Amino acid sequence: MTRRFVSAADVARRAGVSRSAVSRAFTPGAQVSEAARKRIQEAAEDLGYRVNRLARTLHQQRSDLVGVVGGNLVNPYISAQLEALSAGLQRRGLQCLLLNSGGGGDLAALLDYRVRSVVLLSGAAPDELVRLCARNGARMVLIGRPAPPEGTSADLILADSAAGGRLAARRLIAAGCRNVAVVQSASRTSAKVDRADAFCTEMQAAGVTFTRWAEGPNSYDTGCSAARVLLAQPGIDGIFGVTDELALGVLNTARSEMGRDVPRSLSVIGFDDAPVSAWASHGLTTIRQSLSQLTEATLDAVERGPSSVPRTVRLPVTLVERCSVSPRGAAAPLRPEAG
Amino acid sequence: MTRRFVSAADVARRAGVSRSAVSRAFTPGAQVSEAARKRIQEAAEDLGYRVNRLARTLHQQRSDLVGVVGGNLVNPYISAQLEALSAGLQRRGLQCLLLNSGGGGDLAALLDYRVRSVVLLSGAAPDELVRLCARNGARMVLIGRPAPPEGTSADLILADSAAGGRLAARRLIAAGCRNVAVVQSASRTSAKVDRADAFCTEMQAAGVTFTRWAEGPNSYDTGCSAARVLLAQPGIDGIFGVTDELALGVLNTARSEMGRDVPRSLSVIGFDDAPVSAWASHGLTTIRQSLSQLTEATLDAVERGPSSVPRTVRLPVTLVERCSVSPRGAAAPLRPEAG
DNA sequence: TGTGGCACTGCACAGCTGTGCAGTTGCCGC
DNA sequence: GCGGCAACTGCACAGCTGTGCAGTGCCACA
Repeated sequence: MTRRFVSAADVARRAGVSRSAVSRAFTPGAQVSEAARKRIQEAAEDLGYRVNRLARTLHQQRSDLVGVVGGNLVNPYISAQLEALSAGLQRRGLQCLLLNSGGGGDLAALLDYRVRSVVLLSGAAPDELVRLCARNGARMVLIGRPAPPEGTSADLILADSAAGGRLAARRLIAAGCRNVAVVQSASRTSAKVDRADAFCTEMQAAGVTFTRWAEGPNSYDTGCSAARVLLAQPGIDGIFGVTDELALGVLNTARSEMGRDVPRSLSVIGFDDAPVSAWASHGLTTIRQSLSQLTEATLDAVERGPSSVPRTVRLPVTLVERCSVSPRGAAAPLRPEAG
Repeated sequence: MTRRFVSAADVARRAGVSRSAVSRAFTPGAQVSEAARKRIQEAAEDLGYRVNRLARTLHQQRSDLVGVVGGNLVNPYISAQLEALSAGLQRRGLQCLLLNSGGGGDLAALLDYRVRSVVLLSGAAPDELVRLCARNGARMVLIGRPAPPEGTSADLILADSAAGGRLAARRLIAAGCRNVAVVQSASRTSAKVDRADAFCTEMQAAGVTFTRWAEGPNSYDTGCSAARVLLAQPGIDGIFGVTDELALGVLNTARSEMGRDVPRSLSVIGFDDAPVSAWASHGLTTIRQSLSQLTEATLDAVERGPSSVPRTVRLPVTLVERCSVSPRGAAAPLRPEAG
């Protein structure tokens, strides 16, 4: 015995008015007599009526639904982003239609619900989705991803990855590291690649030996595997994980499995400043991209909507000192450049 | 210049058929000639058409939207739940409308979208929401929460909290603890209260001294504060955090701030088995509620839908041994009961 | 009393889809 | 050639809302 949803017609019958009056009673600024409005609201309260946003959207051609795509929701930084974003959206009267890109579902399914924009927190933007959004006039908001291939318009929100990579490199150099590694995952997300590239460029300029590790998914376990291999033979004295999750895997494995004393015999630095990184058990020195700035920029983009001209926002990053990197100038100075 | 969404009429025009034919081409099992179907699908592909699920839902009185309410998405166990649930939903062709209960928004807003059911991952079920769901024939699925007050129907999915609390108690007793504490938050969620209650009952029966801590939100920081206070004077040799997040706060603070050697001079045990708890940096012994069983039961409830008779599922819990509790029988035996 | 203005109300349509029903077309058998 | 049948196809309506437009009743004013 499935009960149907209460409709405006039900309320109208009960309040003894026309259905239009009910609609007007729930539309701010519409013309209804005070008496009618009161009667209608009582009837609605009794019946448990709520305006059908599906029908309203259908009529108004303007949706309050925002599609949010995020894979790997367990990743501490992604989940922090989702927490802030979803709260911000509903504070503005928007709803968050979540799609887990790791679930194997079809991203384009979001468009079936006429979302006003699609926010991509992780994963690459498939060409198909980009095309569909363009066709249907839905705006895409890409966070930390490269611009879509064609001349398609999208709002871009980027942390300054290159600057972050350089910051990490300079910090390790200041710590006296002479043989470093950068750990990224096999995923070629442009933000992560940019971080690693800038790091390596800086290291090269300073004449420091470096190696790159790029295998497996972006996860804690990948960081663990990397540490096992990289630290098997001696030599490496500094590691940059392009993600806090990777860096934490490295850090913990180095300490508990590989017997390294961090930061005395090994410096580790991350990127993101996820909440867990601040826990006393880790104390990870890392590059912070401000979550609140990121969220604010995203919300702005969503609120401006599909009819506005798309913008690109580049957010600054900062170094957060904790205790996984040797103090500046504490170790032996760099070997002078050969030649 | 906002572009409108492509409608079935657009496709019909382009393919030279009626709008009904388009609808049928996208309805499995409907009657269309192969030639027409092909032409329609090509036109749809060209235009980037996708069926409007809002209108379809309006017509069919049957929604594919599932409301998911979760506060504190940063909590590692909650985010793991959300990850599994969202993936499972879309594998079944359902969509996940996320509402962050910490965002201050109106939970009832979910009903505006005619969700078929509302899943509550955290927070209490407000009476208002319960009433509205009942009125509108939407099913509620409560995870680890007490049954709603009135005779309202809801699917209940519960881990066996009491059994878990007893398990934790017996493990600490076996470790030789004589003076223990249970750390919960100020939130009186029934699941958490049940865990603590069962723990205390078991301790009382065994004649072990215990204290209860119940302040602040359910967070890592609350665990830290509790540890600072509880461990300030000597005596306590075992702590049960009713949530892994709390237990991890306790564990880390005990080790790094209070100079305790866990598990030698202090045993810590948690509840949930969140992913971070397994990290080498923590090695938290904990009570596991199987995430996959929980998710499976939730998905079943959602899929059965509002017209089925509601069920209550109680899931078993197990002890996961890691290294935050002394080995069994390792310490001094329990002081014999006085009298 | 007649008239204009005002506040309110209801009708009817648009927005997009799914589907029952009736109509059309083509084909086959006699 | 003609009836019958099957396969399609299109019309029209339902599902729920918001809103332009016309209509109603009332009051004030000349």
